[in-house]
Amino acid sequence: MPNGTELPYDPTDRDSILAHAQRLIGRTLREMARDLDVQIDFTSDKGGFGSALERHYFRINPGNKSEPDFEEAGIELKSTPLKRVRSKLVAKERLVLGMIDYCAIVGEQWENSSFLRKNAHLLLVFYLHEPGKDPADFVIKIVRLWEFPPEDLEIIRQDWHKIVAKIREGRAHELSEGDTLYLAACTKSADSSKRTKQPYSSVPAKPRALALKASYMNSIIRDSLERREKAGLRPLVDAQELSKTDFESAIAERFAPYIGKTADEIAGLLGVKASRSSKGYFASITDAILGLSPGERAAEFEKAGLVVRTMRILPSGRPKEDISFRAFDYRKLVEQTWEESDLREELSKRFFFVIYRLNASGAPVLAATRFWSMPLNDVETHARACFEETVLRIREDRAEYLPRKSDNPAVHVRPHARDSRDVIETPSGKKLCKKSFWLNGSYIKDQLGL
DNA sequence: GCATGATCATGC
DNA sequence: GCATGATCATGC
Repeated sequence: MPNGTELPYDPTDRDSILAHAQRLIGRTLREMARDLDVQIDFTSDKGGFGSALERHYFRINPGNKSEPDFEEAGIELKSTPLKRVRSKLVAKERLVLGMIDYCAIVGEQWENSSFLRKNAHLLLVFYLHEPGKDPADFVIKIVRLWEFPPEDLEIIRQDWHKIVAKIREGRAHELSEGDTLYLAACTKSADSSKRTKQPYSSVPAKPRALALKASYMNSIIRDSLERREKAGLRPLVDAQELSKTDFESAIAERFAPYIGKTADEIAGLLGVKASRSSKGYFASITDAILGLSPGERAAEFEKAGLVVRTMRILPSGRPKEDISFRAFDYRKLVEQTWEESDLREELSKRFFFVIYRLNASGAPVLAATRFWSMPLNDVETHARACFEETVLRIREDRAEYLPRKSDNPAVHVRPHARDSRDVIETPSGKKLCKKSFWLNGSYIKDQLGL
């Protein structure tokens, strides 16, 4: 046996670790336990799939140490669930890479940060999570040694600095997933009321962890599975540019030459084919400015889960439209708690707004771009209030009367359907037109300082 | 003039 | 055929 131990692989050797991991592909932990002739009492093993994998398959002790799991090889082992959505495999959740110690992280430099020391080389084991199934029977789908490409690592470095800067400003309690692009400070506690101390403020903050967003995990999954899907992805900013400027400034720079021009002028300059009456007209112009050909998607936008929206401002200064989210299912909505609601998830994302002002003759003129995420406080007050009230009224069988724009400064509910025949059942069995949550245009305008 | 209710265009 | 993002119509 390598290294004089009884391990079925050499924990100091990267290739040996990887080869051992790759034997898992297409198999389950129960099968592997049988093959390796080890006893695993899956029912009593706390911590589910991840700890069983570490303890019994790799025979390492799961723990919160500051060094990678395979210390000599510098590799950190992570297992993470997949789910099936319309026959495709996607990340079930973000990948947590370690709790944030607010008091310690403020003293760290990126180059020798505990995050980087531990997570520079990740051995990712993706398994298909199926509700109701014993974790021992989850099928392992992907095994991947993941090292961040330089251009991704630059964005992650900038994300890390953004998070640390907020803690240094005494604003750890205002951290939000939407602040950053790939690496996020996500809440991490079984008890959502739990708070912990931060170094530069007396305000207690939610315990948070550094995590790769689900959108970033999806990019790893696609990269591992489907060559075809990769084809349409175009990176916009390379590592060299990112070493000189941050990602969001680099994107703003792309738009700068077109500020002050009308949409039609920009479309003409860039050869945009979409017709002016098409609802995708502004999206096509945005893509063209970013240098995307039809059918291409911006790699970083996708990996960050950025929500791109066009906003038009009327000559009067008020926004022409509010911003919609996708229609909800009344019956599913009332099953959700606020903490795990789709609305909260959507509002935790980062947005990219492309803003046009209508001039005196009604032509839209490109005015500005803005990256934005909803302040945590507004999410937890306004959005939450709208959500709770909506759920309450549907439960009371008053789904016809949901919170209106005049009821809430930031979020309201409106119809969002194909037409009046596009209905869906409420819990009581009434058929009502589909509705969705909307962000109030006036709120966004104020938020963006327009 | 604005909130509210209703519907459209496109791509997958 | 529908989800998604966007836009229109009307009545107060």
